[in-house]
Amino acid sequence: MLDPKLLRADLDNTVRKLARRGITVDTAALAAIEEQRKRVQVHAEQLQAERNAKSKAIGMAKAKGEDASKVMQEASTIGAALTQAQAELERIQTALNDVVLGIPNIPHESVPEGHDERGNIEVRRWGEPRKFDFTPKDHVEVGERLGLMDFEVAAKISGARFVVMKGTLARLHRALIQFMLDLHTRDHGYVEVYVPYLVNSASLRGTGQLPKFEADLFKVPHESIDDEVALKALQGKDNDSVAVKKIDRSLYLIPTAEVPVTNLVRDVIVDAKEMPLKFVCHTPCFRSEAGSYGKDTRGMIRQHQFEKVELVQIVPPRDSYAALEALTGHAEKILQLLQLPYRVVTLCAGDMGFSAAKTYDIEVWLPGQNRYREISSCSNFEDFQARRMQARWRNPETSKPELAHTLNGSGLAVGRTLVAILENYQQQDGRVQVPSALRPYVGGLESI
RNA sequence: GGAGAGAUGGCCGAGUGGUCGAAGGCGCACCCCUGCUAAGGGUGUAUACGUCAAAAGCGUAUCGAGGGUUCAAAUCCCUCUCUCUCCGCCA
Repeated sequence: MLDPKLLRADLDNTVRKLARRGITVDTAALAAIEEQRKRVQVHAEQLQAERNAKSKAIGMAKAKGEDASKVMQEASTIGAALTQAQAELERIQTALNDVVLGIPNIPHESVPEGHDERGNIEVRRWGEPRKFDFTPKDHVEVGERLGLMDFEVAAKISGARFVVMKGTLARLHRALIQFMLDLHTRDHGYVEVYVPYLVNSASLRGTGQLPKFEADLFKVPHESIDDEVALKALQGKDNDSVAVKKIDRSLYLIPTAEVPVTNLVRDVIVDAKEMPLKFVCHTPCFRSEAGSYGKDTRGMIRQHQFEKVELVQIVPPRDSYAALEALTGHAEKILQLLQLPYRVVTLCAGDMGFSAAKTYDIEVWLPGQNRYREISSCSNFEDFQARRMQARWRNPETSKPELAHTLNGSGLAVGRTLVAILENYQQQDGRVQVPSALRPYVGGLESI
C-alpha cells in the first residue's frame, strides 16, 4: 500500500511514477473522493467532540448531585446526525481504501523503463553454457527415459500441471532442499523457519496477493458457525441484538513462503537490535495458474504445486537496497555451487510484480529450451508490504515506531533447479550426473 | 468433541456505567544526590488518524475483534477469534 499522504499531497507526481508501470490512475475521481472524505470526517469528528463534551458535563453534574436533564436532552439530539455522518464516512473510507489497495508500488528510480519482459536489462552473466556433442533433450525426456518422472500418473491422480517423481530423482529433489537450507543457514546467516501452508486472507492482504489476485490462489472454503450454533444463538435471550451470520474463515494454500514468513512481523514492532531479520523457509507452493493456459504446458516449469526455498529479510529502510543486492547474491550462490550457468536481469517497470519497488530475476540456462528461464525473483518491497501489515521497527534515532522494509527472493525454486540439473548434466547415454556439491546429500551418488 | 477460566499500555497488574488513555509496579530515558558499584529522589515514557505548509496546539479513535443498549461503555448484553486448564480422541 502506498503512503496515503502521497496520494493527497503529491498526487500528480505519484501518478506519473506509477505510469511507468503502464497503469493509469483516475486522479480527478481520487481527488474528488478525497475531498469528500475530508469534509465528512471533520464533520463527524466535530459531532463526536460535541457529544463527548456534553457527556462529560452530565457526568460532572451528576457527581455534584445537580440536575442534568437539560444537558441530557441536548446530547440526545446529536445522535442521529452523528450516526449518519459516521455511516457516510465509513462508506467513503471503504471506497477510498479499495482504490488504494489496488494501486501497485512505485518503481524505484533505478528501475528501467519498459512495458514487458523485453524491457528487462541484463546486469550480469555467470558460467558458460555447456557445449553438447549430441542434441540435448529437455527435462521431460530425460526424466521419463530414466523412468523416474511421470506426468501421466500425476494427471490421473490430480490433473494437469502436476508431477510424480520416483527413486533417485525424488531423492535428488529432496537433496536440493537440504542443500539450499544448509547453505543459507550456515553461510548466509538466515534463520530457518517452519510455517503454515494454509493462511488467512489478512496475511495475503499483507503481502499484496489480496484483494487483487485472488484468482491466482487455491482457496479452501471454511465457515466458522454451523447451523446448530446459529440456531441456538437465535433462540437466546436477546434475539434482537444477536447478529448471527456465517463468517467466512476460508483459508488459502500459500503461493509462496513469502506470505507466511513475511507475516511473522505483521502487527509487530521489531526491536532495532534484532534487525535485520533474515529467514529462510522451505515450503510447497500452490498456484492456480489461471490465465496461463497454453503456457509452459509441458514439463515441470509451471506446476500447480512446487517446492521452493525462500529468503525473507526485514530491514531498516536505509539498508534495504544493500540487502537486495546481498539477498540476490545469496540466491546466485546456489547456482554457482551447482555449476549452473545463469544471468541476472533487472525487471523493467512494466514487468514487475504488484508489490515490488525493484526486482532482480535470476535466469538459469536450460539447454532443452536453448534459453535462460527464471529460477528466482528477488525483490525489495520497501514499505509497501510493511504498511499493509503494520510491520514496524523502533528507530533508535527517533525512538518512534517506523515502517520496516521487506524483501524476499527465491533461493531457489526447487523444481526448476531440478529441471536445470537434468538438462545441464545429462549424458548421451540418458544418465544424469549429480553436481558434486549435491553428492553428500545423496549418499555420494555420482549419477542417476 | 465435552466442561471451565481468561484476553487491559514494552511487561506485570488494578479498574463492574460518568472529569479513564486508563491507578500502581517493573522496565526504559533524562536529571539530582552519592568519590565511580549498590541504594535513594525527581521528571518523563502508547499508537493511529484528522486539522495545519510544517511544528506546536486542538480534535477523534483505540482496554482481543465485531455488533448492541445508553446522553455516556474497559465496565452491561450478543456473536466471533485466540490463549490456558481438565476430560475424550488422535499423527
